[in-house]
Amino acid sequence: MDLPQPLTEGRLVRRYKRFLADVELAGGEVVTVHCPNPGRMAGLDAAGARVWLKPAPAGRKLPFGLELVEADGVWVGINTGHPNGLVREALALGAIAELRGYASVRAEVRYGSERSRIDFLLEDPGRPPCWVEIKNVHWKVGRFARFPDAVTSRGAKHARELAARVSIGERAVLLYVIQREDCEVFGLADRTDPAYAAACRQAKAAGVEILAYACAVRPDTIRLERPLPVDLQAPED
DNA sequence: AGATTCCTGGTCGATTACTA
DNA sequence: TAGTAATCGACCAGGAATCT
Repeated sequence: MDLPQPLTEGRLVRRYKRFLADVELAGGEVVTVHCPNPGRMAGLDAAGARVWLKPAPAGRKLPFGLELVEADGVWVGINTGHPNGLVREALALGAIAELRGYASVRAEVRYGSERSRIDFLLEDPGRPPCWVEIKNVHWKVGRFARFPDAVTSRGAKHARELAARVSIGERAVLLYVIQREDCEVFGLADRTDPAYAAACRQAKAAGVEILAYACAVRPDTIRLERPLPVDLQAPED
């Protein structure tokens, strides 16, 4: 996925109100920008951090959107809309070995008793449908990419819904997209949300496949790059 | 006191409505 | 009928408000 060029560099002043951040531009001007990540953004909200901003298309209220934040010496993608696009792109290229060979890819399909929407439904004649839920990951602790960085009851709901799919003979995949390239293993964050961690482990025990892919992140492009080992039992540091 | 619901700002894919 | 525009609903996490 190519990012629109040119991006504008700045320094984070503060991130507040979930969707808004103040950024100081090179000339000293401070602008309020859209933050396309309503999560906690653990480790990515330090004042003074280098950031890259994307110009907003005509019609938006705010002139820029936050795209990348520098943390631990690497660029981290914070746009929660990107993982779906990255996976769509990777599916088209056959870059996710576990998900190759499906004839059709549909996005945002409704399913389940709790009226959720799945990120992708892969279909192919003669094979069970494959439900794929994408989760965005940007939190790094030691060697680990950790999820979630805040309590997510919806995430636990998704895990239950996927397990229900497996129980009726279909295929279900939980795919964690890590928008940074400096992690070696994916693990759960029990201390942050023990209920989600338990739901995820139960889903895996029920037959839901757990995958993690790390991205190569640069100021001009983000690509799903390599699978990471998944260790759901690894204790937090 | 604890649990649940609502609201927040903005985006995006799907769906619906409209126009050529 | 096809293409475009408008609308809908879900999403995200956290805090305030409301309910039990």
